[in-house]
Parts: sequence; structure tokens; C-alpha cells
Amino acid sequence: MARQAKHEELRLALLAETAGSPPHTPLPTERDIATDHGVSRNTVRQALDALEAAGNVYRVQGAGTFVAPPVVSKSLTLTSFSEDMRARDLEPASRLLAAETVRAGRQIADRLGVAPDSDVVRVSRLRLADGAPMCLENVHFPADRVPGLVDEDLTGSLYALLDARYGLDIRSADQIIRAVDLDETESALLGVPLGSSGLRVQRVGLDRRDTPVEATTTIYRADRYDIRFTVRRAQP
Amino acid sequence: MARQAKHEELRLALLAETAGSPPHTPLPTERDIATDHGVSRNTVRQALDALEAAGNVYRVQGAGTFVAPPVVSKSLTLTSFSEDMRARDLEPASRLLAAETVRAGRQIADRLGVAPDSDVVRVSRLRLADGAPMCLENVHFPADRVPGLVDEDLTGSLYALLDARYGLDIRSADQIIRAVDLDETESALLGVPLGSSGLRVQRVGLDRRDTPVEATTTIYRADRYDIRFTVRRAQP
DNA sequence: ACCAGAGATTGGAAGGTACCAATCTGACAC
DNA sequence: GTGTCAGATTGGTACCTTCCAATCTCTGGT
Repeated sequence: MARQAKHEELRLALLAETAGSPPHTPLPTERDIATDHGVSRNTVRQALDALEAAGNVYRVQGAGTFVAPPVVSKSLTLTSFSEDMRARDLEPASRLLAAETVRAGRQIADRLGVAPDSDVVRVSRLRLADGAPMCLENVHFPADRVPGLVDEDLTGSLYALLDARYGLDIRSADQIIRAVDLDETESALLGVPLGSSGLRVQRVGLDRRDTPVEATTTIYRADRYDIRFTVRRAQP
Repeated sequence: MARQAKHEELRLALLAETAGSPPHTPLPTERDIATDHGVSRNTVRQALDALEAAGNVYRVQGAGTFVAPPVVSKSLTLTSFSEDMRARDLEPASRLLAAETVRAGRQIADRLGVAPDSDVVRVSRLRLADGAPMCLENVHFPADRVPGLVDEDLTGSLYALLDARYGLDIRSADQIIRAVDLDETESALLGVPLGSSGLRVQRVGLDRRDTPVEATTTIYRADRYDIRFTVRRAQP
């Protein structure tokens, strides 16, 4: 351990210190934090930048830095289904529906940035939370990047498996969210009446070189799932 | 003008320079950019930080900084309906359904952080894109922060009006997204068959002190609207 | 040809200084 | 009391330097 950047350590320290404070409690000044923790003001600002971006604090020039009110939502981060469910105090589980190698097809090929006639591995799973269906998940990988995947144990965390076995680390993802009417198969699998609506999330997972690694379409039960996040004003 | 921070100017300059470049084109090194533009490397890093956060470039330590592939989605920013529609090449319009002062009620009071029996101004609008219904919007403000609002022209941009008339600047917002089944009134107003699904966005707009200024519930037509954004892996 | 390793290159982290701009505080006049 | 203005406080911007860690390149040996 200890191979941690100072600004990161400081960020966690400040997070811990402010954890119990009521909203709008002022933090020490940047200069004070710097001397208290024996670091430069630059490092303090770096840590505060991260906390501000995450919605933990807000800053007002000339006034100070303050504990932000409890946000409805953690700032927007990329999470796996398992992480997501645990954050909601639900126990994640999986039922494997299919794992096969197929032709990409135009749509998937387009999202993965590969040729339409190339092979992709498709993993289809019904995902459960506390034993009840939560969503249908359809993951596609370029076949040449995950040889032998279909023979692995696919009931656990795919992300962990990808990282451990193939060195694929997904750093960011583009997502498109839409409300859909569930068809017969989908509503049956999810255990909701025909005609119910669902929340569809189409995701393309990218590695640290912004190259597509994975394309996933997930359809959530509308009655059990919502998406929460914070947005900020930005420059054009 | 010209009262612009250097890192911001540099960010825009780099954005313009890279606009035409194909993905994965390397940018000059940070040190080169610094000397070329006559600024310090710190300033360059600040500009690149912003571009990276916005998904315009990606950086690989030891290798360089590169133009990011065209993202599906601009990074997540807070936009008004009008801005949002124009970004999608649609012409925004409004039909005012109601503008009145009412009791807050528990739910709205909770979201706005005011007393349940206090007054709030409610503005209800049907919003159109290229002449066709796009969403139903229900905005609530604490009444004491927007005196006389109900008598204003409410068919244009509310955000612009708030800023100009009341000095309210909304800097960030917490959002909760869910798929819903539309009821009779909603589907009639939106011009879709009864039983269709819709995308509901509940938003609480916050000023720069993270104080709630506005609570909005918007229900979008599922067939015309989606939400696109990029997420990143983050630290716990 | 191919591979391994040394060295150069590049982004990342950290320290320091100086000054600016927004805000807050308190003294003072009325 | 109330308002106003000067000065102190605090975050924001910008500059500099130094070293580290990951990556790439190129040289030389086999």
C-alpha cells in the first residue's frame, strides 16, 4: 500500500472529516488545510476539485468551501450491476440465459466499431435483486478479445472476469437511456404484466484509449429501478 | 469581453484545433502546447483537464494526449428544454397549461427544502418540438423567491427569465429518471395512445450554494426522446 | 529478422510564489 | 439603528521548478 497520491489521500481524509458535518458547514481555508496536512495549496486544491466534482463540497470565491447538502444521488459513475445493487442494499444474482458466438450484425458492429460480419460473443443474463427479477442484460464483445469466454463461469461479475482474465479495463461508457414498452418475452422474464414499460440502457464500454470493448443493452423493470445523478452547468 | 481566463481561452483554442482531426490523433505534448501558446504547463494541464472531463480528449501517461473518438453524447450538462431541443436540431415551443400559486404539499416541500404549508408557484407547460408535443413540464418555485412570476410571459425560456428578473442562477441539478406508464390525461396531451410509456425526469435545480431553487417533473414521450451521457469509473 | 534493454519522451504529482477577484467584517459617519 | 466604505479574508489564476512513472524508440547483440 501507501502507493497513493497525496491529493487522493487528502481527498479521503477530508471526506472522512466532513462526513458527519451538517450541510453548509465551512471547511478550513485552503491555506489552513495545506499547513494542517503538511502539503502545498496546489495539492489541497486538487483534492477539493475532486470533492467538488463529486458533489461533496461547494466553493464560493471570497467566502470559503462548504459541505454540500446531501445529494439525492452520488455523482455519475460507471458501476457494474453488482456494485449498483449493493449500493441500493439489494443482493445481486444472475441467471444465465445464453452465451454464444454469433455474427455481429450492423447495429452491434456499429456500436463496437468492428466489421458487420465479424464474430462477437453474446452473453444474455436475467439479473436479480433480492431474488426478484430486476433487468435483462445483453452483453456483446468482439470475439477476438475474449477467447474462451463462453466456457467461463458467467454468473458473477463480468467486469471482474474481464479484468482478471483478459486485462480489459473499462474506464468509461457512453449510455443512451430510453423508455420502452416491454414485449411478451421481456415482460414474462421480468415477471411484470404485458404492456408494462421498461427502462432501456444502451451502453458502450470504453477502455482507457476510448476504444469500444463491450456493448450492452439492459432493460430494467420500471417499477423497481431509477437512475439518479447530478448535472452541472457547463461551457459550450 | 477578453475578461476570460487563459485556461478557458486555451481550452477553446484546442477544441477548435482538434475539431477536424480524426480520432486518436495525438495533440502536441503539454510542454509544446505551453511554449506555443505562451502559457505555463500548469495552465495547459488545466485546459486539458477540462477537455478530458468533457470527453474531447483522452490522455495516456508516457504516451501522449489524443483526440477522443466521436462520443455518442456530449458529457452530461445541465440544459434547458430550449437548449436541449436546439442541440437536437428541433425548434422548441411552449403551450402554457397553468400558472398559479398553491400550497407546497409534502412531496414538493421536501424537494425544495421548504415548509409543507408554504406557498409555491406552479408553472405547467406542454412543450413542443417542431410543432409536435415532446413533453409535459411541471415546475415549482418557492413563492417568495419569484414574486410576480405568474404575470410574466411564460412561453419562453424560464431559466433566462429567472436569471434576468430574479437573479436566480441554477448551477447544478439533481435528477431522477424513471420509466412510467402514461395516464389518460398525459397521453392525450402528448398525443400518444393510452398505455404508452413515458420517460419521467424529476429535477431539483440548485444555485451555486447548493440551495434548491426549483423542482421540476417532466414527462417525455418515449418515442421521441432519449437521454445520452458518458460515465466514468470513479474512486469510492 | 528478432528481441532485450537503455535512454529519451510524455503525462502525473508535488512543491513554491505572486497577484487578482469576490466576499465578508468592522469601523465610522449620519 | 442604518448605510457605506476600507481593508482583511478566501478562493481563482498563473507562473515557476523538480522529480516520478508509464510509455515509446532506438540501438545493439544474437
